[in-house]
Amino acid sequence: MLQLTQTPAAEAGACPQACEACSARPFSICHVLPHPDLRRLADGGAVKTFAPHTALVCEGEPAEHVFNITEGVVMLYRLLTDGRRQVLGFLLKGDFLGLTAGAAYDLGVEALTPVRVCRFPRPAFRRLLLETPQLEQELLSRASDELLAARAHLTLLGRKTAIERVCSFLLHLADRQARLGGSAELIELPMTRTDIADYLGLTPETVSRSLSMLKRLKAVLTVGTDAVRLLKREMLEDLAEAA
Amino acid sequence: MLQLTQTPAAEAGACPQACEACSARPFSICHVLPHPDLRRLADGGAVKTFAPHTALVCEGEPAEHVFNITEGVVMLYRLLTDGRRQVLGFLLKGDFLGLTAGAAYDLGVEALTPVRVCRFPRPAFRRLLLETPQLEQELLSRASDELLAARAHLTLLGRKTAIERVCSFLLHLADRQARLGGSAELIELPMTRTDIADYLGLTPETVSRSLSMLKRLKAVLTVGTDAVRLLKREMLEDLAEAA
DNA sequence: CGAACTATTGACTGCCATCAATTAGTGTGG
DNA sequence: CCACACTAATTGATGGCAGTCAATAGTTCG
Repeated sequence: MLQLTQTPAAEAGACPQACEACSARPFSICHVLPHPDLRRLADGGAVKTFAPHTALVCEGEPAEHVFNITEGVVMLYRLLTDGRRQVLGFLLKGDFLGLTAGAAYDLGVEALTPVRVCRFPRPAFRRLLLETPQLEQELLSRASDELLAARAHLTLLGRKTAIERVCSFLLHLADRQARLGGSAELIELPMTRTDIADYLGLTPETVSRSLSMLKRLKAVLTVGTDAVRLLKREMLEDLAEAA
Repeated sequence: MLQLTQTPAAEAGACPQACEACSARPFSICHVLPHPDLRRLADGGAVKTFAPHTALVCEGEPAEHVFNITEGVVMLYRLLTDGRRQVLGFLLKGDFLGLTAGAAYDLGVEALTPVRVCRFPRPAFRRLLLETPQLEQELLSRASDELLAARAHLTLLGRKTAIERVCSFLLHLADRQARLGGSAELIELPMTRTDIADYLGLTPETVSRSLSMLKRLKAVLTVGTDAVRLLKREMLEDLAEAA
């Protein structure tokens, strides 16, 4: 059904020499690894690329790999039987993907932009994990962060209004992009309105109406359809109502 | 404001000899520890009890302890500035509480029933964690599970209808109680309708109406106000619409 | 330049929230 | 033990925010 795009040249073992120069390294789990362990990790892995709208993994598939995003944006989602979709989050450069309790992926993962990842077979990663306490600590710390983010998202979905959700979303995205060295005012939106709606528990129409309202308030300015310029951060923060 | 109840007899060090007989042990993180490490853990900790409606920790307080629930039910929640509340989850016997990214608790925790916990100072727990890989693995595994549960909850809040939310909630609770050795049909509800509503992103009225509808369908039978007898599990599963 | 898709805007509907009244359950003191 | 007060739960009436349905505008790409 969904095809996996990959550069044939980027097969196993391409990572070690490139790791030092990797732009995602400072934001990735591998930054905790000293050189020998880094080499071991790299040897087990492979660089893969995915075109936009292709699946990194499908819900229900056996969980054979873990991923480190080194470039691009991916979307995590879950489907209900009747087709309703909940988008669980977006991963950016440096984010890790692979914590899963069971043997099968419990979510779908799709590339929104051209994506580059370091991909590792789960058994090899598991072995390295057992022998590398720093890596395990880093993972535990990231799991903590993810849990924190999930709780903020739960609060958003359970208790916030449409406009509050959209403002929270824009600010959250702005902060993450700024932390990666991007602009804190020009927010890139590589996802569609439908993706945003499924992330915020709304419809695309309501997302669009909320953005239009923010434009009317001169709080933001849309730049094409896939970027937003933040004009009045404070107004957004007020409209987002608390963390 | 909120008082902490504790048995004076149950101060530090009460745990080690009692650990072997602890009814929560098989469900707790400590079940992975061999005896010497168990003793070390126990020595650093203290048994505490909390009366219903008292706070184990308050949002914003410095995060000084981690907890293991050995008896009772506690509720996790987050508050918005204007008083809206999102209940994040309920912890039962054997559940661990303490994964937090920052220096302050990012959530409030309240006892719903008489609660007994093993409480450990965070620094001591952290030290033990660094020296006990099994414990760290167990925590990572639990963090994975929590993340999985959080994602299911996100899907519920973002995409399910009122009746679907209530059915999902009842089934989830039934399964957890059954796993702890309780009845799979008689579901205890130690929380109020308002607590349930704040967990499900609804109002107490809507929760009540949904339960009434399930009674009309003869899918459940309320037993007093704080228990529900499950009559037709399959009907609930259909109404809950997928996982 | 036209086809196909996505986003926006508008009109209307419906589910759940809100407001309100009644009932049930719980604890207390006479 | 029961009457009273208080709180929580249920049920009913109404309203509003966001969803649905529909039409238009804007983008992308062959």
